[in-house]
Amino acid sequence: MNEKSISRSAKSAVPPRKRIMSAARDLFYRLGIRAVGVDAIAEAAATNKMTLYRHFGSKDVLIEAYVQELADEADARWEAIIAAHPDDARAQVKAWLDHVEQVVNCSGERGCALANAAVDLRGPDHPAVHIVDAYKMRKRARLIDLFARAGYENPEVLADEVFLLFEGARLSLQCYGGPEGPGARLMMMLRRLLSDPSRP
Amino acid sequence: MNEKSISRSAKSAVPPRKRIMSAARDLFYRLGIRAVGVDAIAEAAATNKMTLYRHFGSKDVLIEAYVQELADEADARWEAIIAAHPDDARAQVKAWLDHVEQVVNCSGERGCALANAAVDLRGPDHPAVHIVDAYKMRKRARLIDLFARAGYENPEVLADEVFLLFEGARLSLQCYGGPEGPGARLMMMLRRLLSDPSRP
DNA sequence: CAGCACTGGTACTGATCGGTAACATCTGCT
DNA sequence: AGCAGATGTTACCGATCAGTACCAGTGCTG
Repeated sequence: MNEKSISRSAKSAVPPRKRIMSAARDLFYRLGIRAVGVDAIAEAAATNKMTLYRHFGSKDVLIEAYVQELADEADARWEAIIAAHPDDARAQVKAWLDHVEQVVNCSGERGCALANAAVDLRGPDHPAVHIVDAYKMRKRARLIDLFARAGYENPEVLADEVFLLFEGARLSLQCYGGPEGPGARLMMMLRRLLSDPSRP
Repeated sequence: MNEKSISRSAKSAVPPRKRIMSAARDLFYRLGIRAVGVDAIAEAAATNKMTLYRHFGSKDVLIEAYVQELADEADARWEAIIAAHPDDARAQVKAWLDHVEQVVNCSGERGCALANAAVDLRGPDHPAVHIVDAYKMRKRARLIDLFARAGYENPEVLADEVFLLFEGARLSLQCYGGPEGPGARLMMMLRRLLSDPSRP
């Protein structure tokens, strides 16, 4: 019965499609999408190229699924943050700031995986780029909406400022790793910008 | 005498090394470093692969020279801005803002070529990445120095804020092309931040 | 003229990569 | 047991890419 899960080595506890996607996420993010071949992904997923191609018709399809999964997860994280504090926009802002702090302080940060994917794929206009662009636009629109509900003046301008600071920080953290550098000051800037709903 | 320059078709007016570097700059920026092969560069430079390899021992050397040239040019542009207004830090700030506006409004913007190169090459730690990192650190240090000389309070914090906004804008302009979107508001934010040397 | 340095062109190697075919194996289900 | 579907394994194809060998043309200089 449940022997099936144990007879096979631990890898089979999770189906191959998930293993492939997991391996692709790791390798794509660490080494870049173009730099990783399908053989490497299959090997890292403890499977082979054929199984990969049976689940994803081509590398482009896999790339698209990878980008889509990242965007979906980011959307879900946002929804969770919002849902955790219903009808309390100020608390939602605070929770989002905590989430940002967690992201920025995460070691091994190599920037936004979606942004990196867009850079990797924008040359030969890959369909996955549209997913990234659409996600970034959703993100900005959600910030505007959140800041408007929280009662800030000029929510559009504020959202753009926060958005650019965040994007710039994730990009710059790749050069300035440590607590020195502009990225580390991001939280201070964001908290100052969002400290009071009424600002000039 | 000068017949040599005319006998050859117009391409020979500029030596092959310059043509190769020029072609590499265009293709690397538009399509990505990894996505462009040396054959394509040689063809775009109206020469062949052999001449390319006689001037640059390998593609990695060419990449390094490409990144170095970008960094050198950016350094030179900064020096020119500073030198154009000697002993007048406020005017230097204003001139730099004009330069930023010019960069941001330039069509066909595909983000900072150095940042894109770093994303492309950071996977397999390419020596050129260090050039990018060093340049970004110089850039931040120069902003701090400029703002300190201009009499702003907290020049480090201000420089980091300006730096992140600028980097984020160049990254985001790839998704939000037009005058809508966060990138377009960059100049407004920067001018507000730098409007008065004495700010909270 | 002779020699030399630089350039262009062609063709090649060896490796890698995306993708496929054919066959063997294993699993779950009846 | 026995079947069907999913998975693993191996070998292969065609294309591309970085890098090289070899030869031919050109212009300069002694």
